[in-house]
Amino acid sequence: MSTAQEAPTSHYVPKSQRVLACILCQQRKVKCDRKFPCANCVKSRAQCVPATLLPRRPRRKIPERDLYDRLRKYEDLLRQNNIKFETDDHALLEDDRPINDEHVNNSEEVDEPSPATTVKSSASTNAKNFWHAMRERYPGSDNDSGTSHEEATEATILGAWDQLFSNDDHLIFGARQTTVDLSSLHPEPAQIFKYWQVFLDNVNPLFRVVHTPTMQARVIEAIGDLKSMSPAFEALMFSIYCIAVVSILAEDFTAHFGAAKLGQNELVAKYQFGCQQALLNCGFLRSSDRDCLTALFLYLISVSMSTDPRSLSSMLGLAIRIAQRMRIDTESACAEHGVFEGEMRRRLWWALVHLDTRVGQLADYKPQTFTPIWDTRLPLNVNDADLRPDMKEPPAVHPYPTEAIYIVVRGFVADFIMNTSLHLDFVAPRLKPIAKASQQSLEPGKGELDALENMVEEKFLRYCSEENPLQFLTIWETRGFLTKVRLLENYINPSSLPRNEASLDKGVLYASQMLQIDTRIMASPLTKPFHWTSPYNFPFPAYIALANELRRQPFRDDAQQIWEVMSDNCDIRLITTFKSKSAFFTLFSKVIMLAWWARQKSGQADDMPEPRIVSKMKQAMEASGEDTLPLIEPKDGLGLEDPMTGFGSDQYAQQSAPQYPMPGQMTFNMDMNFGWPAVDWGVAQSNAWPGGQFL
DNA sequence: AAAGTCGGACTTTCAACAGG
DNA sequence: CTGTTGAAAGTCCGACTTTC
Repeated sequence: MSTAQEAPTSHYVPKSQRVLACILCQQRKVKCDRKFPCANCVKSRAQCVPATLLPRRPRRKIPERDLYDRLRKYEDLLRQNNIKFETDDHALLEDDRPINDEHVNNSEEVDEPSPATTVKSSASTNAKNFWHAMRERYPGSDNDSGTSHEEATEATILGAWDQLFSNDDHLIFGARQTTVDLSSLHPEPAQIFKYWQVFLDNVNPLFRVVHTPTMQARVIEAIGDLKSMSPAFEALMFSIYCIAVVSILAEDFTAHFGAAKLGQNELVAKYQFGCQQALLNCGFLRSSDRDCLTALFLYLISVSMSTDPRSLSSMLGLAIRIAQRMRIDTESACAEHGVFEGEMRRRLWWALVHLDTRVGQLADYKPQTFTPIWDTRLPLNVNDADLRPDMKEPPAVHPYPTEAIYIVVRGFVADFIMNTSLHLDFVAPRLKPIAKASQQSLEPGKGELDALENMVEEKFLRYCSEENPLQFLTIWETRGFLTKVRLLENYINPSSLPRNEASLDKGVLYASQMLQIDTRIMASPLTKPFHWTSPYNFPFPAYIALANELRRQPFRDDAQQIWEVMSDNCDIRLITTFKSKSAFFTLFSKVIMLAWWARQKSGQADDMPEPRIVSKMKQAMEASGEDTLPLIEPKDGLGLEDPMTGFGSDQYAQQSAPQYPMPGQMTFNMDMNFGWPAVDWGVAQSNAWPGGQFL
């Protein structure tokens, strides 16, 4: 055994710092020199993946009663065969089983968490179960114990469905292609480790729907025999390949995978096809397997960047419905599955809610998932190493940031927003009575946001380190999100009426802050692993707010600063967000060009150099053959007065800005003729509160 | 012949327990 | 608290198979 060295991986730091043989050496059962990369991996040009220590299972205890039963059985066998033996009759002949010995007979089941000890179901919040109700209505209808009878009845019915509807999986992904040998679609073992590592680096920190230590063990086991993994696990593996490839930035792809036979897009398509087939294999529409739903979730994220948000939202509805059938939206149902499984279910539910909400915003749909009609509690602030499949007691929650800090803070913020009257006024006013009472006493809007901001800073962010990539992301994404909420609240909250210069200046302040925070996140090398999600977080509302203000007051004192802030952000965003000529880019560039055009056409002397963002827009538009002039030219001067201010009545604005029955009549003063279906300015278009826009 | 696979003996670790 | 126990986790030898 080698001496302890520093653990080489940052994902999962076990208590012990011992260094294990790398995964490939473990797999090959050969000596590993424990350098990373190790000699064997260097020799075979394989990706050297450090192994992580598996959480130790507690020793299996065979219940006393079971031991006695077995002993009796063997003694009987000895007697039957006339073999003499000595026995402590006193101990064995008496049936001295403890009165309260409720151990199950099957010793294999001893390690299973006992629902009775782990469930603290709240009667008031627990939805009734039909089978349970039947049992209560007609007691004594059988000799079986209550729960098992209900389960048996339920299982019988479900089994009957299985037989009645043998194959309905083609509903979504088409018919299962029986000619496809899925095992041939898996990557090479060394590549599988690579994808796994990429997944751990780029994806899992943001969702934590995969438990690293147990999954790693399963991955190693599966690689040994790709043909015999369970269908649900195979779907999960494929979804990990999908999302891993998607999460690698295009410019890094060659560095990761060399000159592969297939390009990145082809590779994604291959694994997405494999994932679809694997999902069909496990009957994902009717499955209640968490691996299966996790696979569907990761698959949907992997297609999200290349799918119309409306289609994606529909597919997510499917996933949400499956999750609801599995009752992972119900705390007591999660708790029934024990500490480990329950926690993983909570993480999955929250991940689904976040994605559904975000995609719903893009698709101009208000998902009901982002309302307090379910009660799955927040994920715990614990490391994966603290969670073990066999644990009976919940792990101690850390006061300091753990691997789960991102999902914990995101969940905390979402949970708060979901219960604010500001949010419920927009999405479901009738739910206000069931929202958390503690938040109802706060003043809608500002009071609520102040309280949230203070709590988040006090409870989480002040413990986070800017040196740690995930914690850095957590700090700034949370602050950025809260600034975004303030920006939008500033425009839509009726209480801030009448609009005046002060409120508009606040809008400019919030929008500038939002862009600066986004620039900070995007510019930091620490967040690079997570840049693949950046298109989702494009600070479009900030650009719109600033551009509108610059159109209204092209020569305001801080105009140059505002252009600078936008240019700084654009320097980074232009590369990371806009891949090519797209409808979104067209829209975005028009917004910016209109603002610049307003200044140019004013006739005032202007010594401010052309902002970088404008130069870049022009270059990009010229390169794609687009006209750099605004699409619609105002007839009489410029649309300087913004309808959301209530100042003046600009002909251009009145003609082009759509009328929405909004609090504060908030519309952004820009023409809406760019053909962009339902963009992230949800506020302007859909009367939606953007609380959930926090992927 | 070199490289890869894997049965299984062996070592290490550490939770659980016993005893002071 | 310390020492002991023993199950589980981890290691890797060496026989065997596959590949080039």
